[in-house]
Amino acid sequence: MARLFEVAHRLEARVEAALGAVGLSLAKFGVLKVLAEAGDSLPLSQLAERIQCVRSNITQLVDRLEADGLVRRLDDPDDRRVVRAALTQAGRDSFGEGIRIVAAQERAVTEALGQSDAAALNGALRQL
Amino acid sequence: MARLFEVAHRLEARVEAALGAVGLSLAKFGVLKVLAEAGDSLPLSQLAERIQCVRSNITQLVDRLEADGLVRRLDDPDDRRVVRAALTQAGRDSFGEGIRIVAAQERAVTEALGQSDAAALNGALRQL
DNA sequence: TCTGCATAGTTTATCTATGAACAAATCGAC
DNA sequence: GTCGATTTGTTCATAGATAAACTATGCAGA
Repeated sequence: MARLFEVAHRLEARVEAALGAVGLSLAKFGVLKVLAEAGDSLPLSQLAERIQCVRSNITQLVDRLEADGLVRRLDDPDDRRVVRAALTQAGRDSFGEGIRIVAAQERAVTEALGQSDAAALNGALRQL
Repeated sequence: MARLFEVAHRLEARVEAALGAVGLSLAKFGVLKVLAEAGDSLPLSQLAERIQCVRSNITQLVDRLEADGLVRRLDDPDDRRVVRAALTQAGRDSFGEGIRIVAAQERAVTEALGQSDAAALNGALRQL
């Protein structure tokens, strides 16, 4: 388990560093990804649910993304409690760059592992 | 890779929650473990090195551990720049409880995996 | 309709982690 | 022996995450 944690942390740090080149972090990239895949604005609660974190985290993350100009907050016309997050054009562009970077890292890892180990890893992780 | 991160985070959260029962966190347990295994007090720099984090993180971690009464700071007689961290008796006791908890979590994971998957996981992780 | 409860988002406090800037102490080259 | 570079720990600012307390809004039942 120690090894699992250590490897995960090291890979996360690597992806984080790679994303840093375009001003993104893993957390920010995660939000952009959810919004891009939804293809539409989403209530902050749904963002929290899909990212699997508490709402107060999303508040701050969206604060920073809004400051970066990658996302903006919209009022929900149907429920005045709700705040929706929407990608800006800069956000869509940034996500495009991010996904290339992450894909490259993914390839590097799969390559380092070799097919059989990659499959084994995947299978084992599925049990957990 | 997404799966690896997700599983690692979930397991970490589980261990963290289990350790919470005795007032520990993974970070605090990590410090206690290094000190216990060293069998002696250690300079904060060495703590940082073994835990693989920056020194300012150790400063704060040791602040909190000292507040918890698990660790205390000692002056180094040979180098007045150095601050050493030493386990208190409460710290040794707490580490003992922690290690039982972590071992139980470890067993639960290995059991959930089965021998072959556990070995496969270990082998794959070793490549990374 | 009003009342009480649930939901949405924010604020605040805390923890973990990083990096930059800093003070004090040590060490090496001259 | 002194000066400059290095090392050690701390402080501060920031990012990311959680949990608790709070506000505003919506909704369901008496």
